[in-house]
Amino acid sequence: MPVTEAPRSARQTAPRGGERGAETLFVASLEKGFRVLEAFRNVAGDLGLTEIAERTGLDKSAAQRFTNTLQKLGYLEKDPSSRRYRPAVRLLDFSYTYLHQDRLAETAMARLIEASKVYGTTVNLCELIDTDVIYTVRIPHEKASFPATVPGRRMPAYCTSGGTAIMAFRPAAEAAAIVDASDRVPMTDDTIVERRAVMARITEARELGFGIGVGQAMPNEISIAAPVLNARGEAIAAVQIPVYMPNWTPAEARQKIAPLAMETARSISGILPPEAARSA
Amino acid sequence: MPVTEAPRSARQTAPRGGERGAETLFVASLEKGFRVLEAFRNVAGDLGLTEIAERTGLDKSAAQRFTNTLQKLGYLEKDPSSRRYRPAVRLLDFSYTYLHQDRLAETAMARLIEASKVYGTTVNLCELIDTDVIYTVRIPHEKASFPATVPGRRMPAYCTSGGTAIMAFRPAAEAAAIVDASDRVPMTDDTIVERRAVMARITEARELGFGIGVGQAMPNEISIAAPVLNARGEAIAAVQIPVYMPNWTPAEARQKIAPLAMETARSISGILPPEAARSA
DNA sequence: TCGGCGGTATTATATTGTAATACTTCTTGT
DNA sequence: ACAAGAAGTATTACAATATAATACCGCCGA
Repeated sequence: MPVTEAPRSARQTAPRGGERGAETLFVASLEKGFRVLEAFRNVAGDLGLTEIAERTGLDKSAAQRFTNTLQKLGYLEKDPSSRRYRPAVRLLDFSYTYLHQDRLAETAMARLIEASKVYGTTVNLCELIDTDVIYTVRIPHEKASFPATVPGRRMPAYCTSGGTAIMAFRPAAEAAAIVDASDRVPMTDDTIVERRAVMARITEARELGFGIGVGQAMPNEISIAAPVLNARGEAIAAVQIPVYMPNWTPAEARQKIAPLAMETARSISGILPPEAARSA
Repeated sequence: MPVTEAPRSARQTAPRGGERGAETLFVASLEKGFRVLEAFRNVAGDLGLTEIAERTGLDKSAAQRFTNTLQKLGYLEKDPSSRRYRPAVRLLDFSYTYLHQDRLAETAMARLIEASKVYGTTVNLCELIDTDVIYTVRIPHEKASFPATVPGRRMPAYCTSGGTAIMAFRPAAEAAAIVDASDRVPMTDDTIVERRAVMARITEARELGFGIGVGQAMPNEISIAAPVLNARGEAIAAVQIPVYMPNWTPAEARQKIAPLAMETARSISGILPPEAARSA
């Protein structure tokens, strides 16, 4: 995402603010700083200054300034010999900042751990963000691919059981909007991307009470997820449990894993307030 | 830490830069934005604008601008009725940004999972940051206090087995410096804070090959940690395993948990490059 | 040895962030 | 129920700060 070409407003030295409401309350520098951090999200190795500039759409000077600031603040680390940058441990502070105050994660934690012991499986909690699900709490048991074990990992909602389960228990219009807004590039050979088919999976999840995907996000993976509901009956998260073929068959998973996911999700549900703030 | 009173350089309209090197390359606005985020780190509930201003040392206007920007970017959530702010899920993106590129976490993950199965215990990986250890990878098995299960959690290095284990395998001067720089307020009734005693525990860890703390950071907790070493034999992290009394006794833990922690740590050691960049 | 690429440092300029202030909306105590 | 005050929101004039152009330096490969 090249981000909107900074409009760089027209009139010279003209006191802005008359135009529209509070545009003055937005600190553009802050956004640029975060753009630099985001540039590292889906990157294998370190990044040089030039690469950072390319990926963020900032010019070399800006990349220099923000990169330098981020390093001084301890969020980026600089290899003195290669002069390249990489994310620093300090970024994990934000993980704590979010999670320690999250009532959902707090109440879920014990239940998820219990659930993971039943069949010795991984158990995850995920929430919806834009068109993705983001895994917030992970209780890993088998090592799947490494990135798949990392908290904060995002996956497209439309092709994951977690996303399907959550969308199934949201207003239909919202679910449709998410699917439409999704960039539906197949993750595996079997990923279902066609709109009608995706919507059908959501409907199915609503009827079953859980979502299931076989090889949808990752080959050989059977993923099952059940929605966590608030007091109004709207999904605010999902308990997701992946198992792997050939150790498990889809039939076994439906029979054993689905009830476990649903029971776990149910035990977490309803404790939360009606609906967390939807920011403007 | 109230952060250094923004010096706000003297001379009016004086072109700065002549003074010293690259002060121009530091974007102060970015730091302020992060200050706002940091204000939420050790906070129970939501924060109002005024509270944010107080905690960050920014004035009301600044708090307004940064808070607003952060909300627009999706890192803060605003409760429309109370008008108070809270951290948003999106913060977990940084967790992924850091971890997915961390070779240490990657190689450790499988070993930690295995280790957690041996006695059905929690197993953590932690790294040193300033005077703290920060837990980077957590494989939870029993629910201890919730915050203690959250990745990104920090604890003072001087009174944790992880910190002790790491400092034991660092240059002595560095260890001493960390202990001296630590704000040694007791975490439990039994926390050892006296300099000589703390240093003795570090020496002991060097001799034993592992660090151990009984009720040091939390009552009833026995914490054992073994250092992960790089090719030079310097500690870069620790494998930490907590068990709880009365299920476990210190003697049992030394006999069973310590070898497990050491073996796990050893299996991860040496894979990493000599020393990750020490930023200037 | 040279060429060029990537990173670093410097500085004039005006755009952008700033902070003072007025306005509005909630909260609280009587 | 009302008033007083606290907390949040909006507006604007000002200049300090971020900007970006450019020059410099050092490294790598040819």
